[in-house]
Amino acid sequence: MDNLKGLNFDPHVSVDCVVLGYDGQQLKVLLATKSDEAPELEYNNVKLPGRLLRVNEDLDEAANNIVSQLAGARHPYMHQFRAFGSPNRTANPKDVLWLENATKQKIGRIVTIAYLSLIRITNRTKSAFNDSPVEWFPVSEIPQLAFDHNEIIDAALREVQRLSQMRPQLVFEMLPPRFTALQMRHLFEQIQRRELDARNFAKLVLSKPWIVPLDEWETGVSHRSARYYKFQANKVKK
Amino acid sequence: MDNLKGLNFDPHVSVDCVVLGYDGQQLKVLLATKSDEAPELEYNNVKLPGRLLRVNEDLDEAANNIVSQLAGARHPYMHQFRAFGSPNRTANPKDVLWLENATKQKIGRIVTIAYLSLIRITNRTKSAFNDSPVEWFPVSEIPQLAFDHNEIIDAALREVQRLSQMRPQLVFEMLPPRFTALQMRHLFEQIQRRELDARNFAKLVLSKPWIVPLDEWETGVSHRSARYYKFQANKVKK
DNA sequence: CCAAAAGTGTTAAAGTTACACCCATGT
DNA sequence: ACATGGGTGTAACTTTAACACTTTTGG
Repeated sequence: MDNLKGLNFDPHVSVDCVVLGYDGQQLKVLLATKSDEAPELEYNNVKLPGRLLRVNEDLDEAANNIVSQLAGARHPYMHQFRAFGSPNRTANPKDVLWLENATKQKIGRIVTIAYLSLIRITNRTKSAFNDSPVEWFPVSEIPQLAFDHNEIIDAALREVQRLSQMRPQLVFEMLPPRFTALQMRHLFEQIQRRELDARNFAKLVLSKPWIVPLDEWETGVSHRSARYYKFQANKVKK
Repeated sequence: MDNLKGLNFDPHVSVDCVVLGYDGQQLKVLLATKSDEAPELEYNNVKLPGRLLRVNEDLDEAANNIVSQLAGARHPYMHQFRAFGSPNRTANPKDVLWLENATKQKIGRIVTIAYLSLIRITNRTKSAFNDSPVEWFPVSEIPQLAFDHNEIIDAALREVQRLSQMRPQLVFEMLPPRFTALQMRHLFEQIQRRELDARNFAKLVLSKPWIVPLDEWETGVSHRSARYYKFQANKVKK
């Protein structure tokens, strides 16, 4: 992590990002895996993308920096949802060692500000963050992570569940430029962890001005082909 | 602020608490006023109660510590609602000077974790915090505060507005042991910044199992006397 | 008896939930 | 022709919003 050396980092505050995406099948979260610099650490070698805050760097700025770097997009949707500061969160010496190795600083307890980001998975999504390879993991198969990152993801999943009810248009940040009604519904079902009635769901979202039906249909399926829709962000008001 | 000296404070992270209460008339917020140690500082001499985080202290623990000290109660309702970390928040040299004077540490940018707390105003509410006198200010008459504390209060007021819709029982943390329907409604009206229909409001809250009518009535008013109710926390489910 | 606030019910509109059949396509 | 998922409407119920008159009390 040479790009971390020599810069002015605050060794007490970090920003971690729960980046969610949808590949058309599953809700996924972007996780960084340990670089090979310290192969002696066998466990907890997967974590959320994040880093220490720079001196004079705003929280939103740091998060936007991290996520836009990963997403390959300028202004991905994100918002801060909670700070985590338990003294136990850096209790595992292996986690701390990894971080100290990477930052060349002595690390004590770190308060982290957690962000939720919803992005579209594209081939512009970068495959590395600060020299750690990153990978999409289905949220149903998240391994044990470093620090308290499992707890942070749990909180993020509750947050996106809440969002999907209060501001459903945000969920469409994760869908591709065109998508079928089934894809929409499957994504909402995974977020809300319950089955949704297809007719009621269609009524609800298709009545929104920001869901626009296209004159394009699925091809190559052995059943009636589904219509494509697009999301029109500028039709979302207030 | 001798009680701050000699302890191990993290000079990068603080906890600030927006403590709201209701005196039967107005929604109020508890603010600390500068002690007389530095009378040369003329402006921004009022701020939120809060302090730097101690090394190895949990965020919730720090906030609970601050508020229970002020409220004179063991477990006041509170929750973290947002972190503020703009590099500009400690831009005013007067604010920083005050803090450096109090902590005897060199202060740079501080990330603060903001908590919202809803308490009952009683005569057990302490009148000082870390040697600074504290005072209840009507939320409609908040002066210019130190740091970004006006912005933090604005965010807290939006948070309590949201809470009053989603978990109305929390609002009753601010009401006295017995209260009239009018008092309830006035409090909700101030939180939501709109008038509420008296009949609909009565229907809504009086139908809740945790609002219990008492056989006690207002006295000494020159009109029909109002019934008292109490809040029964153990009837709140889930 | 007057002034002031307390207390109380109905209706309309909007939103939510449950539920079943025919259609288009590929094999 | 069959298997697969696509697409569509209605009725019951629940929730929310609007709205006015009679009662009680003190002065």
